[in-house]
Amino acid sequence: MTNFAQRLIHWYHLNKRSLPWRDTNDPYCIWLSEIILQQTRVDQGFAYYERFVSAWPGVAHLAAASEDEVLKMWQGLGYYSRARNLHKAAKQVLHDHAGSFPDTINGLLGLQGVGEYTAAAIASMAFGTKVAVVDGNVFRVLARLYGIGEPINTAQGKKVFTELATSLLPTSDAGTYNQALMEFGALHCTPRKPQCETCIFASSCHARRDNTVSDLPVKLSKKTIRKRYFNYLVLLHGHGNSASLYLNKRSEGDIWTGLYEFALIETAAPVASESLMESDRWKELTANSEGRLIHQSHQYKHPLTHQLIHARFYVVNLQNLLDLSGQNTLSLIKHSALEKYPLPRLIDRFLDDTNGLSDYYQT
DNA sequence: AAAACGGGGCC
DNA sequence: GGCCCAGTTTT
Repeated sequence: MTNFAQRLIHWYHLNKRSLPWRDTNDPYCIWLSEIILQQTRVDQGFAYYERFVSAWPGVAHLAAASEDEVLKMWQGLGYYSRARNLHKAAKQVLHDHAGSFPDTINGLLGLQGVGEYTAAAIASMAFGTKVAVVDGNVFRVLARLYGIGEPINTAQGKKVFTELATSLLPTSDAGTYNQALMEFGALHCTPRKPQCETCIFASSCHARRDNTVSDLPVKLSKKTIRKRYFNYLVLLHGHGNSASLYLNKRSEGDIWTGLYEFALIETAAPVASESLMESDRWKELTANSEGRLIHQSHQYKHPLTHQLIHARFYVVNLQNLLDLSGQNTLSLIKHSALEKYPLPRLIDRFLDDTNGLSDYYQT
């Protein structure tokens, strides 16, 4: 046994939490716990596990339940596809595997909701297969101990950490090693405020030596999609074939993405027509207009900023063309396209232009 | 490779 | 408001 695994398992026996799905070889219990604990803390999933086992002590019981019953039991846990997959997998075990869980990685991977991690977990903990699990805890602990800056959410990163975890595997009792490594990450080498002072690996931890504990593991930040709600006012004037848009300038620091990205009014959430029309700004602008107000909504993803733009157009007839362009930060935009295309082509044209205005884009 | 899928805890 | 949690599936 490697020195690392030996010391880790020693720590585990001293510090592990007593959990009902531990110290059992029953693949049903282990599988159930693993599905429940996907992206879920033990504190949150514990009660659900107990209720599931109580209601359905074995895979055959679970398979015999209805999907609605399973979903009901899952209520409040989140990621509800897990519940549907759980139920489907139970039926797979019953019908495709004669009621016994498959005991190979590939067999387990064939079950709905069982991916790389869960297959390795069940294989090692229920069947003693020598295979390493790689979950969020493993990424974190190994990244810190070995000072690995490889991003964990890339194919290359997963490969690096899987190979390292595999190389540290003891010759026997991989299941205990896997649980020990995860428990160490969950209790000691935590995401925030890890207990480095009392760590059994303090003297050899690269991150501690390099003062990079809080920087590891590295995770490529995913593009967060900001949703924005732009409300445009389209003013028709003359005798119906020309139109103008009144727009506000963007505030300083806002991403400037082109002429059409200026909304008349931006709101934090979708607003009902009524409440928008009751705003002071709205009344001010539409004071001399008449005609029925109509609106049309569109949604598009900005190609460069990845913002999700919800655009809503309000159209009113304007009796007398107001010169509002000098007021406050308001601008009157008269684009050739707007004069050229009467409604409803106007709005379609507007959106075509919006998505094709790459020449204007800056960041 | 990236996005979608949830609810809860923590800073 | 962002990040994280015993990830998997779909696009």
